[in-house]
Amino acid sequence: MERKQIDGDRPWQSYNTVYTNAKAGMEGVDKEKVQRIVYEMSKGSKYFENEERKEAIIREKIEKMRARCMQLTATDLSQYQKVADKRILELEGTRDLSRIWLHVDMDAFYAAVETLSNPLLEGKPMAVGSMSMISTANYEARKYGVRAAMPGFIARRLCPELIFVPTDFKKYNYYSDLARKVFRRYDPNFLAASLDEAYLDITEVCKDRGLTSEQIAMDLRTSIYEETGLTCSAGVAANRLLAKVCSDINKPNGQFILPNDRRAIVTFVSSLPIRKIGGIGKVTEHILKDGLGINTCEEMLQKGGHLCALFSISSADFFLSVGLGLGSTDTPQVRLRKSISNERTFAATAEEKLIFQKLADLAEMLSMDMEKEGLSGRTLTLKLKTASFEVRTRAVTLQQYICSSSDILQHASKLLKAELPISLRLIGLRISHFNEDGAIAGSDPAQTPITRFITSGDATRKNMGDCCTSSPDPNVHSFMDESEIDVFINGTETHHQDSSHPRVGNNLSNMDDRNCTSSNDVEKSEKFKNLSSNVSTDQVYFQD
DNA sequence: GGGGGAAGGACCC
DNA sequence: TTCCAGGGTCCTTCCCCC
Repeated sequence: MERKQIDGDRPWQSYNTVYTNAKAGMEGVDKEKVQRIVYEMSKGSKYFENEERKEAIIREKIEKMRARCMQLTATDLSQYQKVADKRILELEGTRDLSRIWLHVDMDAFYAAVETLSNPLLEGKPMAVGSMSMISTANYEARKYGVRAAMPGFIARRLCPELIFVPTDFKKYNYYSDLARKVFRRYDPNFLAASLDEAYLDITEVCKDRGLTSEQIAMDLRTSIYEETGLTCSAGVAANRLLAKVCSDINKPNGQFILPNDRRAIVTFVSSLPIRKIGGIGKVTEHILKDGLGINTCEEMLQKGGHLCALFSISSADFFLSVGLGLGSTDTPQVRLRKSISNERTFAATAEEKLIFQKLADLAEMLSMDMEKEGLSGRTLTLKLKTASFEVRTRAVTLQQYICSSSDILQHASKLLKAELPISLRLIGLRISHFNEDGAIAGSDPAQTPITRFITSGDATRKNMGDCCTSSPDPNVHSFMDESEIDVFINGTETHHQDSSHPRVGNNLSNMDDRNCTSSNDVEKSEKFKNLSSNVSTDQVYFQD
């Protein structure tokens, strides 16, 4: 195999898992040693084989992209460059330097909370989670390469003295509430991104108190520490995307202020590795690096012509926006959640009786959650993960809205029977297409409330390249794109960005809004907090 | 050609 | 010894129907 030759005697170097990239607190880690151990413990497993399969698919995509690049003539490229230049000018015209955003991120939140309640953990390497998966690790553990989203058994190999503490969401919610009370004093409409993260528009509070953003950030962090006993890090910038990047710079217990100045922003962004940007994950990084040689945000602009040639409008727009250091500056509007789901992993089995029992349990759990939220929906999606880690989804859209466990189980069973025989390690159920009127289950969806039609979205999505002679291969950009920001966390409605923004309605640049919940919604969520299964002890969030 | 549904995937915490 | 989560969002492609 050609790949084996490339890898030589260090095959682990090409096994890139989600936890081999640098994170706060992992600067001094012997990366090669961690990579080797992770590789050796994973090698030969079903999980590993599946990762290799996925990796091969991405490599193939990259090869196709390269081939497509080679086919571009000088004329094509010149045309695409003009498209990019025009778009860059338009995007630059949308730059808004009038707002000051602060992103606050609690340091190793779950681990810090556990240490507060058990001071004996102080100074010892510790991870919150289980032997199968950990959700966060304290900074002592990170020195060994242990981090969120890593299986516990690998973490223990990296750090044999690692202490495991089970998750306790009651505790995390309690401390999250304390922190949010502080946030509210600086921005009553702050956006909660998760239990331990929030975005605050501090423009007004800076004016009112006659303080700089740096002083406000310091003041807020001091208040958080005084009222919770926990440290946090903050980033301040002209938009949320940059504020999020900034909060990571001096983590833990630090802050970084990027002035609301175009030149400062462009300089800051120019050398920034693309992976630092929210919305650019492992796959996109791989594709941009290996497909186009893009490593930094600045190179997004330099390769603008290529980006416009190879990606959808919304993706290209996002990449160019990143290159310019643009991001959302508005406070998004409220939107409702779109789906509700439950899934469970178990020891792989092909025993049908067992599988159907698990399905029944899930249907029961989902129905209870829906009842608590007063939801009914008409699209049921069954998610299966086979013993070899292959994920399948099977969906059905019904004539009637359902919410009872018997209805859910009846339709889910039909979907599952069609897949038998099968060996599974996970089953999940999701309900979407909610009855927005709150009408009772069983009502006729043909009487759709008008609100259903008041949604944004760019239905006429086309490639920027459509204006050019060589139309891009649609397969090449199938892996990208993100868009509106409506997310639901812990039973709370969320916000989305107004698509009247000069940028295309749907694009990746809204990434920094992902998972945001307004503080008003937070109050509503408190009512559900102890009821919702979303905060059950089974739930795991990763943090860094 | 547009809309809706189904399936698969990327990404976030 | 244990052997890789769970709850969300949105995008793209494909297919069918009108």
